[in-house]
Amino acid sequence: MKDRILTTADKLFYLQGLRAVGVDTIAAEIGISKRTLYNHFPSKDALISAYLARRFVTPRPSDKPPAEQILATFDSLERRFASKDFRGCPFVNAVAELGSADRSVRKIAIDFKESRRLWFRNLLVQLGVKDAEGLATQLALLVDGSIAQDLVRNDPAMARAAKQAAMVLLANAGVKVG
Amino acid sequence: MKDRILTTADKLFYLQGLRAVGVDTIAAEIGISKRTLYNHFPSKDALISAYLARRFVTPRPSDKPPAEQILATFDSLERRFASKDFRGCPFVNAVAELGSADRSVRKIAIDFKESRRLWFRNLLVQLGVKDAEGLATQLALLVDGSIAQDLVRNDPAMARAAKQAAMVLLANAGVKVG
DNA sequence: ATTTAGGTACACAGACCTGTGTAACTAGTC
DNA sequence: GACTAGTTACACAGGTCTGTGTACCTAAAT
Repeated sequence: MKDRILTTADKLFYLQGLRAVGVDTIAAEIGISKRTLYNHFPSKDALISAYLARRFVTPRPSDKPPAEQILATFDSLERRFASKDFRGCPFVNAVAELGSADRSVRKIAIDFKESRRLWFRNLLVQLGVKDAEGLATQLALLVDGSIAQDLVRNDPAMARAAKQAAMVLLANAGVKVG
Repeated sequence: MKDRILTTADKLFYLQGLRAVGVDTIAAEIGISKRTLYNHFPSKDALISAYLARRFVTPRPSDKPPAEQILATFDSLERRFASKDFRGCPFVNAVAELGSADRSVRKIAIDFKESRRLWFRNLLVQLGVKDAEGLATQLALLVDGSIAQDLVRNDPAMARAAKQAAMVLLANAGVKVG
């Protein structure tokens, strides 16, 4: 049940926004009573936090070459952009909507961004890149930039542009790219 | 009067979000009656549109060297990030909050992003860059990426990272950078 | 068969929201 | 002094929202 609630909340929160979706709407969509929802989550805020926590997924380890993994990130982004259900980064959207006042939401957003940056950094270290820290940040910038651009323009080409830029940055750091 | 309303609406909408701020709050902040506000703007939606339209500013022409102008963009970003009143890109935030359902908001957001991309492109053309279109898109990605990252992390260093990346991309396109 | 855990239906409080209606007030202008 | 344009105070309609209270129901486990 808890899972059904979260699944539906995810769909509605992500597609329509946190404030735009009421708990009534979520309950009605599942076909349960609002009371049941409140029996599983003490408040809407708690539901929002759980929604974001569930969105915090880390890429599973891969044994493909690091450079390939990095570039594949942008291919995966392009596929997600092509879906009509893509509506930007849920963490960025949540911070944009709730403001930095909401401490717990902001914390999870920061953690997520940092975890992705570290994922990049580890791969870059494996590649022997000198300034892995700095380059990881720059790659993260490209990811978030293409997401923001696609959110407003709805243009998957943004992911390709980011990938091109990433290839230049990698090559400049001495990484051989396909 | 209209201007005082817009100034206050700007401050509140931008800092707290579109849905988080009611017309009552705006009127109270100025010290006017809600009726007066509605005498100047037929609806809250109209006020939101006017707020965004007022945020649509284009950089004034400069006779500094194009490469300098491009890089100065990132310095200016860094200064804005350092302000505690910076809360991301108002257009991206509006789209994130209102969803793509709101056509007029989305249009102005697209127009703004495109105008900045074209500003980059023109400078790149002046520099004789071959793929000015593509590089302009990539620079725009860096700008929006650093804005999104700063929104959640509150770290002006994101602007510096974007500038570093921009310098690499420019150099790679044959532009001499300081 | 009784207990127990959970779900349902439904009303409701209390807050907030947008937008309107109305009558009175205050300036400045003819 | 009379007229006009803009403003104010304030109530209100009608809607939405979060969260709670309560009594009933259902089904599984003991």
